[in-house]
Formats: sequence, structure tokens, C-alpha cells
Amino acid sequence: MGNKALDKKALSDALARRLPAYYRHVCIMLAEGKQTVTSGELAKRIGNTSAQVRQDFFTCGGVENYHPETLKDWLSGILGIKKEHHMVVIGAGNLGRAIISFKEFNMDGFFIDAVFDNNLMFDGMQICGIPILNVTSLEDYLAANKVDIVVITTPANVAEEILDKAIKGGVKGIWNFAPVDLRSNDKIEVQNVHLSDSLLTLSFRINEKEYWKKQN
Amino acid sequence: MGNKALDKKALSDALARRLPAYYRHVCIMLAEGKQTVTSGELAKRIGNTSAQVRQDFFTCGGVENYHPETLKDWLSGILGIKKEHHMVVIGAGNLGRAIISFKEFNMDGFFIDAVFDNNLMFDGMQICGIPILNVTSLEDYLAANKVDIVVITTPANVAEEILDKAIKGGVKGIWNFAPVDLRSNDKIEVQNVHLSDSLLTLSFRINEKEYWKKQN
DNA sequence: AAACACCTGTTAATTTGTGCACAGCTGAAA
DNA sequence: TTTCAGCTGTGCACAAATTAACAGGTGTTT
Repeated sequence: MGNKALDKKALSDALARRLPAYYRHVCIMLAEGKQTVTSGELAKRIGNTSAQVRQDFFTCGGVENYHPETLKDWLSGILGIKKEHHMVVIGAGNLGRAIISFKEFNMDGFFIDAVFDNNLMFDGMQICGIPILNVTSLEDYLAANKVDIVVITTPANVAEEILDKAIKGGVKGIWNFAPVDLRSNDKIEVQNVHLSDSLLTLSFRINEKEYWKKQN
Repeated sequence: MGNKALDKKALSDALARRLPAYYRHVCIMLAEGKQTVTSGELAKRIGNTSAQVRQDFFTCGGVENYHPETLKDWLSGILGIKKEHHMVVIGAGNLGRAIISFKEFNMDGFFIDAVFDNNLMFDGMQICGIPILNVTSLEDYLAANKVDIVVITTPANVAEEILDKAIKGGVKGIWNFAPVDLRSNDKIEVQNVHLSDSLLTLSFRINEKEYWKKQN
């Protein structure tokens, strides 16, 4: 098809972060009943230029047309959400529970099948209808069930160990909320979230102007 | 001081995202009792090159020396966490509660003073000792109390409105978890988190290799 | 005290990402 | 049917970010 951009192995992080935003806004426009989407309109909603949008779509191989359904379908394919993803959550703390109760991403085919915790107190209980299992049974569970993504909401010190088990269990991705930087490799993709980092980034931005002023 | 890098108004987003990671790892090394930190060691932990670390520190004006205390102190100044930040959370749902119960960032001087919700059922209740107030009283509260950061964990449709009230109330920053892209301006800094976007980015990375293969 | 290993600050080179420009297409209006 | 407005796909130029290079510093070993 003569698109040289596709020869590259992996798309840039910046683009990988914009894609979900495109998808989200296309879904909104679809829900709004818009008959057509333009690169300019999408750009305005997301806060960048129309050239960027076109360039991004081009880099991803190009879309047939800009009807919201077509776009949504095309982006779904790229984002890998045309099939279901089965997930388990490790850690039944507040964050774990918040994620489990997030119904939002069920729409995109993400399902949480089980929760694991090391606290025996939870044994046999459920959260939103999802059973809480003991974390010692994680390996067996991964061997017996198809799990695509493991969500880590444990303290930092056990995250690495969960990662190892996930790799052994053939899991494809880790969504990590523990404050450690787990690394992707050829066996597994990792997305580190780091809520406190993003709070610090905000604080940095608030502080920034004053700070440079004070420096001279 | 002849550092040309400092003349720039705002530091890049990429750097703004690395700074908290530097801070986090310096704190860890300090806790580990390390006597000295090197750009190479920091780089390895974070997963980038030592040249990058040195360049970043240079861009930020340069640090006196690489003792963990000095570095931590210097980074604290840049990140704006040498003073306390007072926050309120809007939305007492699962995510709001998870953030409130996060003790982690208290250490860095972030304190949550109140929670607001539109559900009258919550009136007079508390979460982790923090009072839940009715969201109709938000404006009065902001007028009467010093609030630096507003955390939005509401549904998308009211986020914009909260942003307006926060600006009117003189708040400096918004930490937004609602799935809308709130925009920063000269009055207020915004950090959008978008948990589902990060899950989609993960899914994209998992899917990526196969997808490009299928394309030809 | 010389030789070495190792590290930083800073400039320079390279790579990567973004915005621009414009040809060509499409549908509407005249 | 011609003109026009508006949009996309795409190559290219420019800007920004990352990496490399290296001079100068410090502490250690011989």
C-alpha cells in the first residue's frame, strides 16, 4: 500500500497516548449523533492541530472515511478492543475496589473476573459480585484461566513478584498502580500509572513560574 | 548564571513527567541509606540514559551535588512540595474514596480537607475522618478556605462546571479524573488523568505487533 | 605523583515529532 | 458545467527532544 510510516516497528508513546483520546471523542460524537467527523473538529476537541490528527491517522495506516462509525471501528481495531479482554485485580484495597467498580470500561470489552488479596479476612467474600481469592492461588488461577491483563494495586514491594507470576502465567499486559516502574519486555507489556507522580506533575506546573522567577 | 535553558518559559511535558520519578527514586535511595547517587544509577532505575538525567537536571538549573539529601531537597523545591497543599475532592464515589484513603501523598504535604458530593444521603457523614459536604456549598467553601487543588472524581458532565467554580474560587490546580479533557489556562493548571485511556494504551501496545502484521 | 576510573556540566550532533503547504477530491451553489 | 469552499493524504521543513562527545574535576590505586 506504499505507506512508509507502517514499516516502523512501534509507534511513538506520544501517539499511543493520543489514540485513546481520539477514540473517546469519536465515541462522544457518535453519541451526539454527528453524521461526520473532520480532522479539524477532532483536533479542536482534543486540543491539538488538524495536521496532527491527519498525520496520526496516516501513520496508523489511514482510515477509509471519516464517518463516526467507520472511525470508531477502525480505532477499535488499532486499540485491540474488538475482542474481549479478561483481567484480574491484585489487591482488594481502596484502589482495587475503585477499579473493580468502574463500569466504564466494560463497554470496551474489558472484564474483571477475579480479585486476589493476601488478607485471609477477605476469603470467600465478593466485591461487586467478583470473588476475592487468596493471592497464593494466583499461579494456579493463571494456569487454568485465560487472563489477558493483570491489574496491580498492591504495595510496591510485591509488585515485581506479581509481574513474574503474570509472565509465567502467559499474561499479555500489566496495568500497574504500585509506585514502582515495572519494565515492559518482549513477553509482556506494562503500563505504569503512578497516581502520585501525576499529582506531583500538577504541583510542579503550579509552582513552575514562581520558581524560575525566584532563581535569578 | 548563564544557563540558557532557564530562559524558556515552560519545561516540556516529557520532562515534567520525569521529575516526579526522579524524586520518587531519590527518596527510595535515601531510605536505602545510599550515601551518593549518580546520574547513571538514577537512569538505570528509571529506565533511561544517564545523559538524559544530566540534561534534565541541567535544564532545571543544575543541582549543587548528588547527595541524596541535596537532590531530594532540590527536587522538592522544583516540584513545589516544600509547602503544604490543601485539597478538596469532588465526588464521594469509589474513586473519590480511594484517593482520600491514599495516605501516600500526605508525606509530600498534600492534605485533603473536605469532600463534596451531590448525593444528600452522604450529608453529615465522613470518609476517613474527612467531612462530606453538599456540593452546593462548594463556592462558599472555596471563598472561606484556602484550597490549592481541586480533585474532580465526578461524572464527565459536571466536570466543566466544577472547573469554573474552582477558577472563581482562586484554586491553582485541578487534578481531573473525569473523562473529559479540561484545559489549562493562565488562571489554573489542569492535570487530566483518564484511567481508561491508559488501559486502552496498554491494549494498543498488546495488540500492536499483530495488528501491523495483519495489515499487509 | 602519575595513571586510572569514574563522574559531571555543557555544547554539539542526531534523531524524532510536529506543523505547514499544497495537490487532488467531493459536494454544493451558481 | 464551472466555480468555489472545505477537506484529506502526503512529502517536506522546521522545531524539539534525546543522545553523544568531551573537557575538566575528584578520589583511588600503584
